[in-house]
Amino acid sequence: MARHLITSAIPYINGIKHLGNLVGSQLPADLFARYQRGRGNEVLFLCATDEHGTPAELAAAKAGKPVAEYCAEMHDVQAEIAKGFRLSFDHFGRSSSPENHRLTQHFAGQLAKAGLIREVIEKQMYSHADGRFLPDRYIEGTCPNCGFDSARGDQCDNCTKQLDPTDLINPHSTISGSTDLEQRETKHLYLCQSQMRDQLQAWIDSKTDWPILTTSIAKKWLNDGDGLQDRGITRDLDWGIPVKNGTEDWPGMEGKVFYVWFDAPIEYIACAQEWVDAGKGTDWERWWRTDKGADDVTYTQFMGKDNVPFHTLSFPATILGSGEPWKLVDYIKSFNYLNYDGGQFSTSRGRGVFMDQALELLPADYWRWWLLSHAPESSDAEFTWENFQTSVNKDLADVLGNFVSRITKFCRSKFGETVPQGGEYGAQEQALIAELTTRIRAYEDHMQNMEVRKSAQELRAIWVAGNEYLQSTAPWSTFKTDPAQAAAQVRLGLNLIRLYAVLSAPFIPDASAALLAAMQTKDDTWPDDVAGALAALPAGHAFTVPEVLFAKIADEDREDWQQRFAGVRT
RNA sequence: GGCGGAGUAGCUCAGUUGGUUAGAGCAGCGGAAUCAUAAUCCGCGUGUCGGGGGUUCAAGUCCCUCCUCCGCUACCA
Repeated sequence: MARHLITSAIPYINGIKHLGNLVGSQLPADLFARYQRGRGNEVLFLCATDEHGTPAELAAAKAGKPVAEYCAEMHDVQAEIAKGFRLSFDHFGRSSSPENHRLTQHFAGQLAKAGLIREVIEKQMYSHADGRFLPDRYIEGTCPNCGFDSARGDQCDNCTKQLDPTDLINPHSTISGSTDLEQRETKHLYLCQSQMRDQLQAWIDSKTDWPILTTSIAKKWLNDGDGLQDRGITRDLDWGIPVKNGTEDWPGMEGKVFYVWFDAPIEYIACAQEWVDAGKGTDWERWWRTDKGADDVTYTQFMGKDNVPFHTLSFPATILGSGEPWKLVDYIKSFNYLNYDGGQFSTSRGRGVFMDQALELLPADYWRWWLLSHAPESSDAEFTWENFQTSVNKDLADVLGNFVSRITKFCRSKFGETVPQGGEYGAQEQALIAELTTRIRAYEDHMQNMEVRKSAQELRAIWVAGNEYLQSTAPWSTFKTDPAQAAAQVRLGLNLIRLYAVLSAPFIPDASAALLAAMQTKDDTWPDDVAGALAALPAGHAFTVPEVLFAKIADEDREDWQQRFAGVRT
């Protein structure tokens, strides 16, 4: 039995995520996790909230709450929504957990021991009015190059020139608007990634099966300019993991915390510890330590393309640099962006559909199906309400839902709510079994390779095959001349429902569960043998006609939603 | 500016190492069927494969060049 460690990029804490965030990491990760479980493999699927950094502090301040309290609340909100989307995390952790504090400090200590940490005294902008150091992009002013008056301290959005906050004319804090800024010296720790460049390069070069999107981004950072640069891993903030050298204090670093991008990936590991500490598991090291059983684990990460540099370089540098036998990622599946109706989803501007709102409109399966069948794999993709409505109505209501309706209701009217007896499977049935076998093997290949759209396409074709079978055998017509033959056809149709439930579960878990319940079976074994799987429900087995599986989205609803979500989130 | 991704049917997208008349779903048109959520099934494609040039017996696919859109560009996360 294969063992799969699966992580989704951890969503940031400062608000509810939109559908673009969902389809970029959590949802495809869930698809893969559910599939691997369905195949009988052992899976540990982890996700968490990413809670540190300046935006979290500011969001908490805006909400008028202490940051720890704010994060705790938002974690629960995000956990609840994840549950609503049926994201099957084995544990949904927090990067602010005590486990992550200890582990992050441990890694820093190991890196220091290996000579991979150096102290750098640098100058940072301090805002007296805000009482804090400000990241460059939180300072705006007039661009010295083009005169644009809202240039950020790191780069001018207008002329794209790279800037330093001190270059700006009339610099001010974007938080308070204050111009009372001062350059202060401050000491920070840098991770000496440059020393590990060759090692990282060799590792990336060995990953010939990774998506081009993933490796090209990594190679760019490795080779751009002077090559991979050392990176600051500490910040002057209150909220975060206090800088320590293992369990010891770090002289000169009092009051400082680790940079959020240093501790966030380490949470992948700490999350496994949280999973054990929460009583859900007993041994996290067999998933993460290659000296303790993780050697035969396949580790897959899912993320949006903006996360790639940290997962291909910074985090591996941390792991390799520690000198300890931690599990490295085996495959990185990265996604492009989902756009919304001609523009970008925007958390700050409230544009698009957010996860909580989506669940208020429709059950999770609708969203899961559309998002996954349109996942932005090869390029950016676009959500439009028209496309959403037609896809969901056609695929889920007409092709799958109606198939279930027509066969169960026909059976009820002619044979009652019991799998009918009589007749035998003939040439047409064998042809269907052959087609399904071919298609299911193709579906498995696509799922294994995380080809999300192709998987959805194949699954849909499998649903269509059922309708084609019914259409060509026409049991309603057979029944008039040869009731026994009709019984055999209906028996096969009913068995198809169970088969579809099993195959479809990774995409639409609720509908799948409803189908199994209607067929009154708990048999959800994967159809390695299709003919066998289509005999799982024997003659005489009782079932019930399920409620309409997917109600259609009406034009009025679509128009209403289209208007409601066109503007700003209220 | 640099790097990367994308540009294929009205729409959303497939097209593996260059190889017979470039494909699928949706929409549209025609038909069959009447079990079913007015659902299903079958048939129907004259596309400058973004423009131009080149290599080749052969180019959507390889090379050059130009155009357009998107992302990243190291202190947002």
